[in-house]
Amino acid sequence: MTTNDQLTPGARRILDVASELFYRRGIHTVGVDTIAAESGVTKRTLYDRFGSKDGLVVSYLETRDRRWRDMITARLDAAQGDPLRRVLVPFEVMPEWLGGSERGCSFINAFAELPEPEHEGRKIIVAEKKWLHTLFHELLTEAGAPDPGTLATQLLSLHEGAIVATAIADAPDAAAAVHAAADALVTAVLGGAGPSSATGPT
Amino acid sequence: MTTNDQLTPGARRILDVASELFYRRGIHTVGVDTIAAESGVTKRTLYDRFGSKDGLVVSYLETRDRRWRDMITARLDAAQGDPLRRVLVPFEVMPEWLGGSERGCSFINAFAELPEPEHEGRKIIVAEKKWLHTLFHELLTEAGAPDPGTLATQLLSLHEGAIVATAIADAPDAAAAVHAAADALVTAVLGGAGPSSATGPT
DNA sequence: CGGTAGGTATACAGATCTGTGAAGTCAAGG
DNA sequence: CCTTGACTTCACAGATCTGTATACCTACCG
Repeated sequence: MTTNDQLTPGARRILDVASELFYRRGIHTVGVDTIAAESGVTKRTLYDRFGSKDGLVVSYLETRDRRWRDMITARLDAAQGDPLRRVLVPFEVMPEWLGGSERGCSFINAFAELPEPEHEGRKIIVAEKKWLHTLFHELLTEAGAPDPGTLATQLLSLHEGAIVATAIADAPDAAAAVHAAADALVTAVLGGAGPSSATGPT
Repeated sequence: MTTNDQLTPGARRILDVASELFYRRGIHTVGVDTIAAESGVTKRTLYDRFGSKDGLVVSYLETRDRRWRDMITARLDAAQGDPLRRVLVPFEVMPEWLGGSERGCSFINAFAELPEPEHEGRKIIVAEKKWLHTLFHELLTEAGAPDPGTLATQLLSLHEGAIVATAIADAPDAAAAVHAAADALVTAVLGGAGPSSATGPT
């Protein structure tokens, strides 16, 4: 595991610049010379801190993964006790997370650029999507949904698809639309009521 | 417009090999030398036929777009008269279209690799997604759905998301799951009955 | 005061990549 | 017969990309 905390000032700037450039212009089209220059840093420093371009790519994906999970878990904690809203948290934060970026999901994009199965970055990408899938599954199970596996896959697909639709098909309403669809699917199964475990609904 | 019909034998092989390699290993990671060698053709021939690597990329996307639309329209014609099934055609063909590939959607992947807005290939990608969006919209309008715009975006998101979920989150049930979800969403609105144009609904 | 961490400056190796130039082969067709 | 189209051979230009080597600077810290 790479820590990514307590980076030196130079490394911090490198990672920030690289994250921006990798996301906006793609990993392969951005060279280390560009990153170093844009960070006001020597290429030597970049290699001293991150070892290689791949190392920097991995750090890029790790920090984005961390930010994503932190955001979701924070919102989940804030929605304690309401299983229906908790399942929909990833849909609620979508507009904020996307922020009108036009470049879609950094993980999906990086997946397209890293076809080698052994690549460390790929494992982070796969883990990120599986994490969301598992999260849906767990929340649905807690809420007492009948077929949490299928519903989790449906929610994951809605979520990822909305990001794609927003970026490529130029559908700015996608986030709101899939939020409504997810709500409809979940409500149809949970009956629009509360949890089935301990506390009574209504 | 490039024709892509009546290619010379060499060009045909080049395009076939390039399509396979671009899809499986990404556009940037595959060089023209590799494509030429794998096609049993000289680099000179490649440039004589396609002008540039970008030209080859555009041909790659064009043919895939063409195949995709042809497949869908053929199935649509075969399902005449049943609006509910017609709307779900893109979901029915998904397993067949994906064919257990593990690399997701060629258009989404290419979108990640072509960040320049002026790039000709990007326009093909955007047009492909918008085409599906519009198709959903039209079919839903024909079927008399109340809010075809929102529902079309939801269906598009489900569709794209399932491809992503299959490839990245390793969810082989995604195609079937989103098919069911799309069915549920459409049925909830169309009441599971026939067209509303001539014959009045319930 | 001396070592170490973080960084600068610069030059360069070595590989790879797109694209071109020039000349030649070979078969089909008018 | 001779032109044209499809393709080969092969060398090479020119750019770019990752990564390294060498030497130096400077602030902080024990």
